[in-house]
Amino acid sequence: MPNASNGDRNPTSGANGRSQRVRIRDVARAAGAAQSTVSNAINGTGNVDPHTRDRILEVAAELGYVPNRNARSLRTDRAGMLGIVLSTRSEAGEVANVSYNLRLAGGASRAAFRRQNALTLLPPVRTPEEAAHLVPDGVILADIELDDPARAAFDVIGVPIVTIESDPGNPHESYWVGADTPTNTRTGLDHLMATGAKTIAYMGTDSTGTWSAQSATAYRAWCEERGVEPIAITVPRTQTVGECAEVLRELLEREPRPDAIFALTEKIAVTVVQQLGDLNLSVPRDIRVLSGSDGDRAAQALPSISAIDLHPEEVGAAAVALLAELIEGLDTERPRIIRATLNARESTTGRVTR
Amino acid sequence: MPNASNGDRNPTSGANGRSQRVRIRDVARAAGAAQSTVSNAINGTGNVDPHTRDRILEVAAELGYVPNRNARSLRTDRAGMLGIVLSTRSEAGEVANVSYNLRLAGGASRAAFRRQNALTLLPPVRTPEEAAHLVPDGVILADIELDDPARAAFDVIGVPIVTIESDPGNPHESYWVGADTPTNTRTGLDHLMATGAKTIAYMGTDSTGTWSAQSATAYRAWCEERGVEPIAITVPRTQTVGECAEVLRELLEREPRPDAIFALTEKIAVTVVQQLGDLNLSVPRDIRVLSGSDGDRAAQALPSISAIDLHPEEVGAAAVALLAELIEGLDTERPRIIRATLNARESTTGRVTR
DNA sequence: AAATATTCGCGAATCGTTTTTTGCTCCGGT
DNA sequence: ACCGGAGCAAAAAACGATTCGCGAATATTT
Repeated sequence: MPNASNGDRNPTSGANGRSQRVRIRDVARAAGAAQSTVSNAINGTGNVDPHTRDRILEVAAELGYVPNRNARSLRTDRAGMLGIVLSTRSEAGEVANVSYNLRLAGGASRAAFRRQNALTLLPPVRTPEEAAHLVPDGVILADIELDDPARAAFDVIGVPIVTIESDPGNPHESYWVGADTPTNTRTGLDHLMATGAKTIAYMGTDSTGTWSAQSATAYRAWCEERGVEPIAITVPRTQTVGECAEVLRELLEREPRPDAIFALTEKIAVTVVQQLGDLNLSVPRDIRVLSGSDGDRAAQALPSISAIDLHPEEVGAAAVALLAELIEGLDTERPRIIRATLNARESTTGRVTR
Repeated sequence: MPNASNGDRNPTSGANGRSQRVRIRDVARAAGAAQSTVSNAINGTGNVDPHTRDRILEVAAELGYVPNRNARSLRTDRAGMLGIVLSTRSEAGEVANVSYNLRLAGGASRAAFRRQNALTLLPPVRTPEEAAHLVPDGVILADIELDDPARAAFDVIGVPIVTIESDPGNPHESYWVGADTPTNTRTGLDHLMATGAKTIAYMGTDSTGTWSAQSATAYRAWCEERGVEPIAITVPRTQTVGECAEVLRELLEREPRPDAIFALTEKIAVTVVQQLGDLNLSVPRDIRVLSGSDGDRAAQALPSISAIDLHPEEVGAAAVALLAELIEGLDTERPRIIRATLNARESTTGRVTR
C-alpha cells in the first residue's frame, strides 16, 4: 500500500497486467476520425486540415494520450534510445575523470530527454555479440582510445557512432564532438605566462586518447615557438600519490626549476598542489599550477586550482544533437567544437576570484 | 568511408533503411518449424520436444538470430529498460556525491546489461507528464529526499520504484537498497576511538535524505550510550571552502577540543583535512578524520583519509536485481542491505596501510 | 462546363514478436 | 473400440502504432 495512489485514474492495473493507457484508436473514436488521421495529426505528417488537426490534438490532450513507444518503435524501426559508453578500458568498472564523465552524461541525458529519447548507460562493450542484444539507434563513445574495441563492435552491427574527441584510430572520421585542445592548451600556457611564469612544465597521462595527445603536442609547439625547451612528463594512469611525488621531485631538481606546471587532469593537478604544499613550496608564489580540466576537485582544492573548464554538459548535449542528425541522415556541420573557458583561481592568481 | 565494413554481411543497409537482420520466420523456415515453436524453443516456454528445441537453437545460432527488441517489447508490454535518477534536486544538473553516484550507476548498468536490460539515465523528473513519454519498466531513485517529486511522478503513472536508501517520506515502503547506516556509523566511531580519540565531533549535511538523518541519529545514540555530549554540526549543501573553515574554527574552539571528526561526505572530509593542515594541526596526531563515504578523493587526499566504503557498485547491482523482481511480481527478501567496509588510511592510523 | 489537379481522410496492411487456439497423434484405461 | 488426456507443433490472432493506396470532395485550369 505504500506504493500509493492506485485510484481509478491509475493508467496501469489492467486485469491482464497490460498497461491500460489511452490508445490511438480511443482518440480516433473520440474525435470521430480515423487512426491514420490521428497519427498524421500528431506527427505532423501527411495532409491533414489544420482545423481537424487542432481538434484531434485537443481531444488527444484531453484524454491524456501518449503514444506507445514500443509500437512506434516496432513500426518505425527506431528504438528511441541512444547509448553512451563512458569507459571502454577500465575492467573493474571505475571510470576515470569522474567529474567530467558524469557531467558529460548528465548533459547528454537531458538533451536526449528533450528529444524524447532515452540515454542508456552502456557498460564497456567489447564484442559485436555483446552489443547486439541492446541495439541503440546510435551510440556515444567517450574517452575513445586507439583501436577501441567498442568502436569496432558497434561498427560491425551498423550502429551510428559519435565520439567524444576525435577517434585516434580514425583521424578522418568527422562525427565527433570535443574541445579545441590546441587552443585551450595555449590559453592555459599563456595564462600561466601572464601570471609571471617563465618555465612551464607539463604533466600529462599515458592515455592514447586524442585529448591527451593533442595537449602534449600543443605544449611542445608552444615551447618551440618561444625557443624554450619543453619539460614534459607522463604520469601513469594508475598513479599513486607516491609515484606522482617522485616524478614531481625529479621535475623540481631541474635547472632552472620550473615555476609553473600545466597538469592535464584534475587528479594530477590536485596531487601536485598537495605535494608542493608538503615540500614547502608556495602556490602560486613559487610555482603556479593549472589544470587542463575543471571540476569539483580543482575548485575545492586548497589553494583552489585554476583550470580549463571544458563544459562537459555542453559537449554531451552537442554529441546527442550530432548523433541524432547522423541517425536522421542529415549532413550537418561537424565536428562540433565546444569552446572552453579558463577559470582563474588561487593557484595562479593568488587570490580568490569573484 | 571511415565508418567502415559495409560488406555483404553487414546486417543493416536495407534498401528501405530497415535493419535486415535475421527474423524469427527465417529461423523457422530454415529449421522447418513454425514461428511459434521457434519462439517457444528460444524462450523455454510451452511444450517443445528437447530434440527439436536443440535443432532450432542450433539453426538460430548459425543464422545469428537475435530477437527484435521492439517487436518483443510491443508484444510483451515490456520496454526492457530500467531508469535511474541520480539527482532530483539539483536544478543546474550538478550531481552531488559524484563518485558514489557514478559507481552506483556503473554497477546498475552492468547488472541491467547482464539481464538484457538497458539502464537509462533519467534527468531529474518532476511531473507525471515528463515521466510519461519515456516509460521504463521500473526506476531506481538515488538520493531520494523527503517529498520527492520524482517518486510522486512515477507513482502516478504506475512505474515500479526502488530507492537507494529508504524513502524518508514512505518509511514503511520496503523496496529499497542501501547500507546499514547505524552500524556503519558506529563502526566508524568505534574505529576513531580505537585509534585513540576521546572527543569525536560529527559534521554532516543539511540533506533530508535517510543516510544523512540516520548517520546523525546513530552518532547521537552512540554518544548517549557513552555519556558524552554530542558535538554535531551541519554543513550547508552549497558549502564553500570559506564557510566550512568557519564552521570548523568554531568547532575547534570548544572545550575540550575534539580530537576526531566524523565527516559524513568525502567532500566535507577533504575540506576538513585541508583546513586542519592550514591551521597547523596534525592529522591524525592532533585530530583524526574519518569519512562516511569512500572514493577517489578520500583515497587521494594528503594525508589519505580513512573512509567507510559503501560499495556503491554492489548497491547498484542489488537495486537492479530487486527492481527486476518487483517488476516480475516476485515477493523476495527486502530491503537489501549492502555491508560496508572500513578502509583505514593515514587520517586515522597515521601510516599508509597495505 | 468539362477536364484535371489537389487536398483530405479513411481503411487496410504492416512491422516481428509472443500467446492463444486449434489440430493431430499416440497411448492407456475401461 | 471408444474416450480422454497428454504431448507436440502448426496456424492464427493479437500488441499499437505508422504508412500506403485509394476514393471523395474541392479547387484550378482549359
